[in-house]
Amino acid sequence: MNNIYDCKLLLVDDNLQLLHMIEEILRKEGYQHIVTAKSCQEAYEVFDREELQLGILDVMLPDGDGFSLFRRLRERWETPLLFLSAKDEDNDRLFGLGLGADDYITKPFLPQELLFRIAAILKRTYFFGNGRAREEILVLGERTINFENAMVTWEEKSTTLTAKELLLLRKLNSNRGNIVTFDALCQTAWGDFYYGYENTLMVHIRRLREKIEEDPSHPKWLQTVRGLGYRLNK
Amino acid sequence: MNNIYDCKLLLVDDNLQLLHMIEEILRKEGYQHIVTAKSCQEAYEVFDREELQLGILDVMLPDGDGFSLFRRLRERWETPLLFLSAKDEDNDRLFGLGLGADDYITKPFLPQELLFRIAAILKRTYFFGNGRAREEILVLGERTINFENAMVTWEEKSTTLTAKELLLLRKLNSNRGNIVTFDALCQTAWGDFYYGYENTLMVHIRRLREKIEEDPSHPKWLQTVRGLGYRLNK
DNA sequence: ATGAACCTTACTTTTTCCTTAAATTTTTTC
DNA sequence: GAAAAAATTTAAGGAAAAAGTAAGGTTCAT
Repeated sequence: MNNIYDCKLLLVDDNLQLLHMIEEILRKEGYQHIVTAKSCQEAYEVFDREELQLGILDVMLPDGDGFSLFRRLRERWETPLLFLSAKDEDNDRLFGLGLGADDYITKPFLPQELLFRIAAILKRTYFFGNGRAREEILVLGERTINFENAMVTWEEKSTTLTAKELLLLRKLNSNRGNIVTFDALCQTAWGDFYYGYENTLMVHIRRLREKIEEDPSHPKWLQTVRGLGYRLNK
Repeated sequence: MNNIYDCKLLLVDDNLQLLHMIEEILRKEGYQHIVTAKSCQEAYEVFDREELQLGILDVMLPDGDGFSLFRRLRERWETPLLFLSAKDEDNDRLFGLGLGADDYITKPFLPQELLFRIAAILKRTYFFGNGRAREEILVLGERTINFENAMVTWEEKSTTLTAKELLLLRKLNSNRGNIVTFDALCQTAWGDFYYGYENTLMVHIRRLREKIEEDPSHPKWLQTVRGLGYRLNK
């Protein structure tokens, strides 16, 4: 599975018209695998048979309510489940969420909101790491800079950036492709009173180049723009 | 982390009254680690400093809106984020969810619903099996550290880690490969008022090295990254 | 050819971290 | 409940890395 649209969704509702409407909404959005069921029993069998990534349960069903279906399903699977209900009463919503539903959407709903909420759950369940920091990695040709651990790696070798070097490179990277003025760089490194650090900046840039460039004296990535500042090329 | 109440939550809101109300609700429910921030800037700094499991962002903030804060945070972290807003207009809700928020709750809200929705997200993110292998054993070359009983074993020999050593190693391990700042380490070891423990930290690190490294003075695993912090290498 | 902008290197200072030992607190044992 | 052991904290001198300084060199535009 490469993206949320590869997920297989189950739609449980006995209102055929609504069923088709939602199916259409999902299909238009790009979901490729949509299964439907019209009763609790059918829904349970589908779960048993197929490997689903998310279930959307109507609360009103011919052979029982969505809540009891929810409980039966959760006994065996941890698949995300969300409720769809015509009743917007607080008690029902609380009951549904209290059971452990991933969301509770009331009819009438905005199609877009349904899509966003489904996407949020799918991303959270199947595509995000566990809320940890994103890996911040910068690739400059042969070399790789990891902002998380300040390491520069190339051909098995590696060095680490110092605090100031990391700071400056971060700043440059956050404006990659654009010029960052001397003043801006000095400011990020030494705060508001940076007068007199111009030369120090140059030294740091030199050291950075020695770590990230193949030929520090003829930089390919961290280039100087005369009279203006430095630029980290794309 | 054994249950959702171990999760550390961040609450961002400039309305002090509301802030305290929500904090109270969360505390009463059993959440033990609640951090608050009153501005975007503050929120960002907290994220940088602490390891949070969920963020609740008010849409209206003194130094920017919750939406732009959301974007800044998501650039670096995948932590679940949900919006809290006074406006229940469809457009705002869609905008917030469209950004990728995990939920969007409008004021006034039912305290219980807020709790359920937070619980749903936390469970989904941290406690349901998304192939999240709970690592309780750490292997560093020849040595093996068992977090369950704090024992370090190698070549028939073994020692035990002290409480503080275990705590620090846990923290380092949960960010293995990345730098953990002094502040972050001190915070996990001594809580919010850790001023003055910097040197103590170093001593503990030394002791840890003596137990987990072959040559404590030339550490292979627990390395220091000058000016930034320590890193447990992969 | 000249001056301004920037580079480069070697050197000095500062900061950060290490390390050891002793003191204090906490926990365990008898 | 006192003594012993273990763990934690404090303190201080020392080492090493990073940051900063300075001075001569290079490049570029006019």
